[in-house]
Amino acid sequence: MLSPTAQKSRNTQNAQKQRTQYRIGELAQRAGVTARTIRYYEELGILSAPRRPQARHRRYSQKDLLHLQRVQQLKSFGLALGEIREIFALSRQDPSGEKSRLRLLTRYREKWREAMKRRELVEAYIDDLEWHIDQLERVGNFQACPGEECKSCRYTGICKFYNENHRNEEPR
Amino acid sequence: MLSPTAQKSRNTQNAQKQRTQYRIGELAQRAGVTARTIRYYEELGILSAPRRPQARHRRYSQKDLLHLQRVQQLKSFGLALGEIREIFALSRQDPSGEKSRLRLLTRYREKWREAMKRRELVEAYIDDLEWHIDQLERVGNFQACPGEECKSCRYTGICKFYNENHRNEEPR
DNA sequence: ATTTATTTTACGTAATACGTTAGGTTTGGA
DNA sequence: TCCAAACCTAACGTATTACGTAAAATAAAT
Repeated sequence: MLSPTAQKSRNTQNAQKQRTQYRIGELAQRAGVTARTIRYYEELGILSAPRRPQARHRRYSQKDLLHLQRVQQLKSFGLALGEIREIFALSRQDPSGEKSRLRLLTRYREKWREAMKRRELVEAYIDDLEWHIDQLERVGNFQACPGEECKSCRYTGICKFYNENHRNEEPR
Repeated sequence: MLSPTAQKSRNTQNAQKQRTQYRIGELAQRAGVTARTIRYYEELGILSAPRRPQARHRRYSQKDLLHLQRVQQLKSFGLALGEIREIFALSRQDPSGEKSRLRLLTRYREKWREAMKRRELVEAYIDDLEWHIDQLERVGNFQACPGEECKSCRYTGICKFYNENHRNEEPR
């Protein structure tokens, strides 16, 4: 959704130079970020700022928009901005793209391992939660938990201990 | 693993009063937390501080240790300290335990839903990552990504756009 | 007597990707 | 030429919770 001003500005420029040039606000709008974000990326060395000699304001091309979208794509895959910067730096350093490809592969594989770990953890967590929910639904008196029902508790550590020491004690 | 000091102290007290009393340091050690944590819980209203009239230092019973362990158990299930405090407050308010039981059930079910959501997200993420890893392993030239290989890309948005606009452009 | 433990108070920290001023300058259209 | 909107830099703020850490004094144990 373009503001009337931005729309007008773009049309005028298209007519003038037949070359799409964005100011930071419009670039931000098109990419779905804020101007602050773009300046921040520039500060980090992720995006360059092509300045026109006579202009003091940043001008961006279609290509810049694509690079920004590429950043967002990489971000959506869980890469931190520092890692993205690293990838781009390797691209500049090695124009064949091989270095950045390999680094990105490494990163993706790291993320994959981490994600697999997270999945395992969340699955174990879900199992535990389901067991405890089931217990809580069954138990008649929560103060008795741990209590008689907990003799079959899989968490023998604390429950068993509690049960042995606190049977028939007054609730605190 | 108890320090010799703590061990000796405990023995002495056992001999003296035949009743287990912990000072904050020993309680912390037994629960696997720091003294700071215990004072913090007291500050939040999660643990009470039974002060002896003549003593200026906190003394804890076996029961306090169990309560602390109960806190850790609830924490391990993803309850925030504020939620734990709420559960304990309900226990005090309603000695039958029913209120706290129901509240805890509610919390657990919330956590369950959130965890299910997280599992879905992480699984989708893993799928995407695997697809991209596969692509990156196949592609010969990373600069060409997006490129010819991407005609079958499931991410038609950015890749297609990039491909159409940047074929045969010089790398930046 | 000496050392170790504990006390209260209060600020610090993590960790990253921006948000939000403040005070001034540039741009583009009329 | 003039004005309003957009842009500029610099720099501090922020969200989040569960503590960490330091200081300076007091209490307890040996």
